[in-house]
Amino acid sequence: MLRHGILGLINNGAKTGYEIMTVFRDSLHHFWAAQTSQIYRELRTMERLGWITQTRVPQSGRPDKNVFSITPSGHEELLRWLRDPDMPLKFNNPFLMKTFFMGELPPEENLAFFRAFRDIAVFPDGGKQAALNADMYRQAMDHPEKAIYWKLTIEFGRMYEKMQREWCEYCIHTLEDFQRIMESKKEEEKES
Amino acid sequence: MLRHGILGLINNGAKTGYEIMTVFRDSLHHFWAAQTSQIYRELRTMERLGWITQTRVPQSGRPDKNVFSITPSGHEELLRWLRDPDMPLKFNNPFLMKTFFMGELPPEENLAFFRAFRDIAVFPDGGKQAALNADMYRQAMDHPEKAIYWKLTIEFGRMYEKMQREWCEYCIHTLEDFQRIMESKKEEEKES
DNA sequence: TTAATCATGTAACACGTTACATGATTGC
DNA sequence: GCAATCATGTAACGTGTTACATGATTAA
Repeated sequence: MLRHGILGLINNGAKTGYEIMTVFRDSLHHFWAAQTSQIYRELRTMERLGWITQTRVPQSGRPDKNVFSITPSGHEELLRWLRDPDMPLKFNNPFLMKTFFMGELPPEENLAFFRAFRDIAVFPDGGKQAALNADMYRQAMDHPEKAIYWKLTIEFGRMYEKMQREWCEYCIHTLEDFQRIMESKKEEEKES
Repeated sequence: MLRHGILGLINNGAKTGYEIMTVFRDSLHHFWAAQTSQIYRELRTMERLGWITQTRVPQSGRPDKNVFSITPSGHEELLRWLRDPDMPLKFNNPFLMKTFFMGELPPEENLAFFRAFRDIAVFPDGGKQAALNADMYRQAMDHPEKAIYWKLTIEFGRMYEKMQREWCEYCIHTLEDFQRIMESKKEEEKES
């Protein structure tokens, strides 16, 4: 998957490993994380597979650039992948894993947890501005037929964030109700 | 994370690797996938760490059971993990990765893709019934203070699924509009 | 009789994370 | 003078996936 993501970026114009890293960091961070170590490893593999070719560009006062370009066979592979209906839908969600076992802690502690989580934002501006770095933004201007899909992924991020906030509110209310019930039970015990 | 999930399950009662596998498959599948190969590996590690102990139970006509129980130090670790604010929030979403590069294909193909995705359901009953297997269900009866949190994770799954469907609808409308604009452009060109 | 369930795992590979290593240039 | 940016990566480890291997019992 990461492999094909990198291939897609190179398809939109030859790039160095460093440039690919910045696109992941600035424009795809809301649905995929990638470290340089992984990017350089995938680039090696893809070169071996013949999907991309490497051109060394000497620079003055800096290390040489390794610019990667897509090959015809790489472009074929990109289309094959896009058309492949096989789609892993699973996602391992560490937050839900914790939630599942929160019964071990008192509700007060868990309430604090949900309140903190509710206030976390992936899109600092509320998702109003496009989450694209300068280079991607320029590309979006030239290729609106591609940028449509980029906007769709940003919209997903925005909707996901909203849903997550709503879920947190729901959890907070559920736990507050639970606390109230427990308190009134205590009162009854006192009276009897 | 998987490690601590398994620890949490064993904390709710001693279990074999097989039983742990069934709980993941039947009750946690909407937020975490785990194969037996991984489960047995984690069990080894956790035994080495002293979080759990293993008891061999001979059976007639079947392989021996390896029943794992939590140790005091394992329970401490469970609480430490639950209280640890460090929370990886990232999720690598293969569906969004594909969406991002769909500009390479004609809108018709992508529309088919989104329509198929919209109709996929993780909760076959629409999420009305609790996604808990028999054993978990029994436990939920005895421990409502734990089951609250189990229900919260199921509610998340339900909300996520709804959001995903709504996003697909949004994508479908966006692409249909795009197609209409492209068609009227063609008409204009014909006329001039 | 065929599939599902109970019950154990291993081996190899693929993918992701963390930490380390180097070094000039540019802007505050 | 210091931090950030540009630019390259490696090593070790941790986690997840796929395929394989075995074999009795039970329900349709």
